[in-house]
Amino acid sequence: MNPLLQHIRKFIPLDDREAKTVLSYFETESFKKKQIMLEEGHICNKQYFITKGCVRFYINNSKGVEQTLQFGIENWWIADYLSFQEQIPSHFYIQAIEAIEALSIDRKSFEALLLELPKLERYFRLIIQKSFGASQTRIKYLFTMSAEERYHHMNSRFPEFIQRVPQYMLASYLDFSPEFLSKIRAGKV
Amino acid sequence: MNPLLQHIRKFIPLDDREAKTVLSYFETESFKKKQIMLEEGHICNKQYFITKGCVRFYINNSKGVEQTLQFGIENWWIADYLSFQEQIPSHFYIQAIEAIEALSIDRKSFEALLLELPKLERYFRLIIQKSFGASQTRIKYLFTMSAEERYHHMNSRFPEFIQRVPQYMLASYLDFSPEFLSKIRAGKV
DNA sequence: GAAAAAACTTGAAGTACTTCAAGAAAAACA
DNA sequence: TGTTTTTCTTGAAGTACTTCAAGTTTTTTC
Repeated sequence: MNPLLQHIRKFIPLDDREAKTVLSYFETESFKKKQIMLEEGHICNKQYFITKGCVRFYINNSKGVEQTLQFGIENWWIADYLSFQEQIPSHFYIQAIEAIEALSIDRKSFEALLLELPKLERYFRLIIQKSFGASQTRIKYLFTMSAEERYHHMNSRFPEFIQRVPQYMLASYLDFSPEFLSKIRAGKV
Repeated sequence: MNPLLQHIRKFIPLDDREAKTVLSYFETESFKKKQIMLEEGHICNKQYFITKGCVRFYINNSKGVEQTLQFGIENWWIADYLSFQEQIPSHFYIQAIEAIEALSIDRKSFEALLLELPKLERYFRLIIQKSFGASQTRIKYLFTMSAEERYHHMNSRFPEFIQRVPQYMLASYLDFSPEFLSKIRAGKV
């Protein structure tokens, strides 16, 4: 079954006719490795549901260094919701770390879909609620753990990321320098 | 008009009968200054819409120091949504910084309300979407600004908080020590 | 399969903060 | 109003990281 439908059905029931309706609003898109999916200063026109590959959500700091705020893999939604919702320029970049396949929906289609199938409001509420919870937990970890603790914690809770993502991106996600990560790994801290 | 209804109507239309229905699900609660509204390890049973006063959402770190993750004032929702939704123990505290008046709704009533008035799913989706956006922006600032920059930024964007909140809570919200904030203010950095 | 590009490692020097301790000021309380 | 509690300030010493620069390894590309 389609992974998006599968995902939705974890949160709300959906009969076959509704399922068909849902899919009719989405398009399939591919992105090459390293391709930029959203650029700072642009409006986030689409929400993506990733069916294959790994992306990162990042910023370009004042020194021109890229810092990762979030990763996304299969069965995750990724978008700058604020920019998408309010149609205002985004502060963020989204980039394909691996070759990506995704289902995409633009603002107009999204509103039309919600109008036709209002029960999806609940699905999206629950999704975003989870993301918000994750974001708060992340801030908690940034506040309470040392750099080394954050690395080990990530390592034990999300080993799949450690494999899939370059170390320098991981370092920026954990909010320390790539050199320091290298030293942690070598046990030289 | 009731501040909650006013708030909801910024996002979705609501006729008088619906408005009455909404209010019938809520209770009015008061909390004294310093009273704990949610304790770590407990399930967050209620969502609060604050009509008067100021609260903080915080954790107790491994050294027993309290670190503020969020503030809330009039017309803000406050809850550990994850704990509320999944009925799992919270990692967070919520405490009244000033005397609080709030509208509260428990899990059961919340689900019943959404069942009776499904259009509210949209309202809550939009609310949480905004909170999530704010949380991401917050992480961005933590990553890109120095301690001093974060203070000045907060000072210029949210001067009302600087007035209402003890400095040591502000310092922990900005992720540095109260002593350091004192030095920033004195220009001794 | 060679060349180019990207990612990782290492050590030395520097710095933006933290921690501690003690006193002063402000706010709350009885 | 005086007393207690809470909050804020100050300086000195310490530290968890960063930055830089150069070399090495791994991955990608044609």
